[in-house]
Amino acid sequence: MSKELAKTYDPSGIEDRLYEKWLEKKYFHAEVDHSKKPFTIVIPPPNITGQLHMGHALDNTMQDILIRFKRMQGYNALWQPGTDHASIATEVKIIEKLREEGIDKWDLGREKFLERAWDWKKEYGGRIISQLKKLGSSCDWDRERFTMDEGCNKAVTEVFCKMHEKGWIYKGSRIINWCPVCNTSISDAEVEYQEQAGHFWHIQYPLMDENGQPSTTEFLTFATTRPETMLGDTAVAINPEDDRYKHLIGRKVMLPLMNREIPIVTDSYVDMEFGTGVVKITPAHDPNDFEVGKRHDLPIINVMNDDATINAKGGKFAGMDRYEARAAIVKELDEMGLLVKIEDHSHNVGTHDRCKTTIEPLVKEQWFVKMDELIKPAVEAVKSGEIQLIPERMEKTYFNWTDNIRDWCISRQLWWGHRIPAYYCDECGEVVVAKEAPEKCPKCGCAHMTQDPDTLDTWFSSALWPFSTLGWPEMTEDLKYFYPTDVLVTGYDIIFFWVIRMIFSGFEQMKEKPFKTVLFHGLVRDSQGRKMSKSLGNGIDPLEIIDQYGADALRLTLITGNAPGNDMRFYFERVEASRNFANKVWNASRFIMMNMEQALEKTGKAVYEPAANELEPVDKWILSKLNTLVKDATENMEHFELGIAVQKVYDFIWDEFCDWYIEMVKPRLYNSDNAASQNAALWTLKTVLIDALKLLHPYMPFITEEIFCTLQSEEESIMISNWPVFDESKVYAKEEKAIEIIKEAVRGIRNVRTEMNVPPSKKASVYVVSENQEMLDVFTEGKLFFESLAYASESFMQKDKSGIAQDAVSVVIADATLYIPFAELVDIAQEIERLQKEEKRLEGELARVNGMLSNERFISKAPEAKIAQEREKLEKYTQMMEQVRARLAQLQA
RNA sequence: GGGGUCUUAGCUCAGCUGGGAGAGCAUCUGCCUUACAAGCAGAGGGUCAUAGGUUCGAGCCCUAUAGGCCCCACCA
Repeated sequence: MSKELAKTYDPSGIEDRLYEKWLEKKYFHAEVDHSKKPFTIVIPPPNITGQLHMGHALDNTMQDILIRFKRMQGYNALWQPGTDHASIATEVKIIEKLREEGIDKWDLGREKFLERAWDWKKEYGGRIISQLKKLGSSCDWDRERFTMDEGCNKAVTEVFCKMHEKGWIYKGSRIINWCPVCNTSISDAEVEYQEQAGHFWHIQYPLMDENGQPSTTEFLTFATTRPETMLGDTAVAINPEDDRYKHLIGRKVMLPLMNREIPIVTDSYVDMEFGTGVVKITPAHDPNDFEVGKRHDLPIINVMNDDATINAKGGKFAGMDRYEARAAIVKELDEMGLLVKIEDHSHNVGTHDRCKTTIEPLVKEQWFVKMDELIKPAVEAVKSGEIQLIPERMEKTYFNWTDNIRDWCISRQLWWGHRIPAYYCDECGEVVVAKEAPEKCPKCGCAHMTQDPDTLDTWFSSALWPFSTLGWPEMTEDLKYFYPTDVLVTGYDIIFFWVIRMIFSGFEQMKEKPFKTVLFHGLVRDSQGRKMSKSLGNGIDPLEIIDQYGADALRLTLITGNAPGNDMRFYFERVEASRNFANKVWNASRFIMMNMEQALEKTGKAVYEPAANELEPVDKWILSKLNTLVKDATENMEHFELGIAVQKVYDFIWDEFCDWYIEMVKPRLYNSDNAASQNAALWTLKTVLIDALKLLHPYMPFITEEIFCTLQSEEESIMISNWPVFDESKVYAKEEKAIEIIKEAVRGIRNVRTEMNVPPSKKASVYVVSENQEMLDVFTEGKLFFESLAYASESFMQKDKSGIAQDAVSVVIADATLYIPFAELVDIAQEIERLQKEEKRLEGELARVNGMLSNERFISKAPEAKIAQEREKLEKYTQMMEQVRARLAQLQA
């Protein structure tokens, strides 16, 4: 304890040292222990390509707070960490790196490419983990997992085979979103719509006449944004109710450029109000047209290659890029007189969320997960409240998706990922889905089986994360004990990608929900409210903030003043405020420790627990306040209201504890004549500080640990100490009330002094006058600190005004009046003005309270406690009013 | 087109099931008072977007309007 503490808190050096200690002591590690209740969180696995950004910092701070809180409450707390292979993100990175070396992915070949990818993972995959440690995350690192480690691979294969057997994973030819640059299919969720300026080309196709020739007078006109797809048109469609075109039903039109006769079909998909009410149908290149095509059994003519150039089916346009072909086709149609007009038109275009390339809808063979049955328990669980979403409004978003669910395209034409466990016979084409590669074809017996080249969507493995990390498909002890997990903390932006998929996977594989609660947070934006992004260059690096201000300050900033699911803006000023708070805590602790040390030197006795009668009203007051704080903050945390909870702790420490209690107790500390009183103060300071530090620890783990370990030596770490518990026997209502009165008096006097421009150096005596003896006792008991806080040279408690100068300034507190004689300073006119203002204020209050209490319906309907409260106020204000008026009368006379 | 959400002090935001408008920052005033100037003591500043409604009572519930943001769908 003889440690010298610096005047300002400097987190550098402290944080790393403490984190090392925690690791060494294995505080983060959790083992199955049936004597304790488990509390489990699985981390949203960060991508191995990732660098810690503010979103991670927020997400992981929230999880760490919950885990540390529960650990201190005595739960067997497990925070299961790991990373995600992030198939496409990583593959893109590797390709980039290869390109720098002048190597092409395809030249390198699959095997060599994967070697490179694993090398890359080894080198950079752990970077994000070490960054999470900087933040203070208390993950059980002994259990770190990776979505492509042996266990996760096993889980993926298991699920794929099981679901395939059940018929819920199937291969089908369907229209999918194709990225011509990444050369892979992507799921609906990966498509991002962007408003783009484009054109509407109004085109007409000639109707076929009765001789089977294209008419030169009869045309069908329509508008399109993608004229190049006409090469694959296999029909034009009209609405069956459309009187304008009813007579054309059954006729055909000539598809220009391709010279193909195509039918006119009727379909209710066509909106009569929009455009001309005629739509060209290209089943191979438009999702809606694909559906129409299915209904009318239209041929599907794919006119494009995978790189979005026109293929041989596109006739003379073959080889052209989709945009070149567009221009060429429009030009030719114009020359043929079939282009009616061109309009400007802005519309939403689907792009790939990774590379921003415009998606090309293509019909391809892909693997799908059938969703209709799978989704049912996931819907039911949220509906029934078995799984709770916070904030609740996220349920609406959730159901919005589940109600419109479509089958999930899970195959990707990538190499980095889980390869699909399907094998094709080279000879007879037989398809085998199995955990192990079959040696020979079960149908024809040949030995030429080739595995499907595709890999699975990266979310397929993350969907299994809550149980695969605990050992599934093995029914391990860990799995039985820690599953289902308690909370999932994540951003609302991945509710569709991840949250829903974990829920239905949990129910399907484990027959049990993956977690009880989902706690959503919003995005961390820059100070102007923009998303932080690389391209804007407005990202703020959490690691730089940690270097400069400390992890504690960053954590506090991210948690305060923000409600679940809401976006927040990041301001340096706010980090500074948090840093200042850390410094405040530091200095309060330093003050307490200095005084403890001095007392030890003088008396040779360490601080000891005082007898009950040695505690003074102020001590009881702060203990009682602390007690209430424990109750409130704990309740808030149980309800995941982290921001509210920490705000209360912050206010308690800074306002009640530092600005009031410490100041109130100073005279006792400086006066060692009364050893018992001094000890009671020191003991209370220490006790309250320790509990406050505990309440603060989940939010600011480093500084609280550092102080805790310096302050006391009985326990080795705050993070494994016991969470404070509300104690009914330590509610001191009487003392709370008494101290509040003194606080009010002090504030009143300070107020008056400021208004009258009396400097603090100019002390004056204070007279407390009241006919109520209890009131006088309150001030008598608090005399010592009351005088010091009120800048009083001396104070007198008396029942009448004898001996008080006529021109003394007065302050009214309940049924007492305080008089402060400032002989030479008092300005009666000013004092009258002040009292009149007070009178007016009280008049307003009284009118309000009187109004309420004379309202019969209020009396009959309002809760008992509320009415009592109002009655009390009425009494208090009435008394104050009497005093103010009496004083006014006196002054005016 | 469907859904969500926001509008509270100069700025950024809290405000839990309806019961006397809050914080941080900024501004102004006075203080280097032996823990802290990254501090202390005070002050100013808000018809809680607008209009109705429910209620004894509305920032909070309902309806409509205006403006901002987000998600989903994608009308060719």
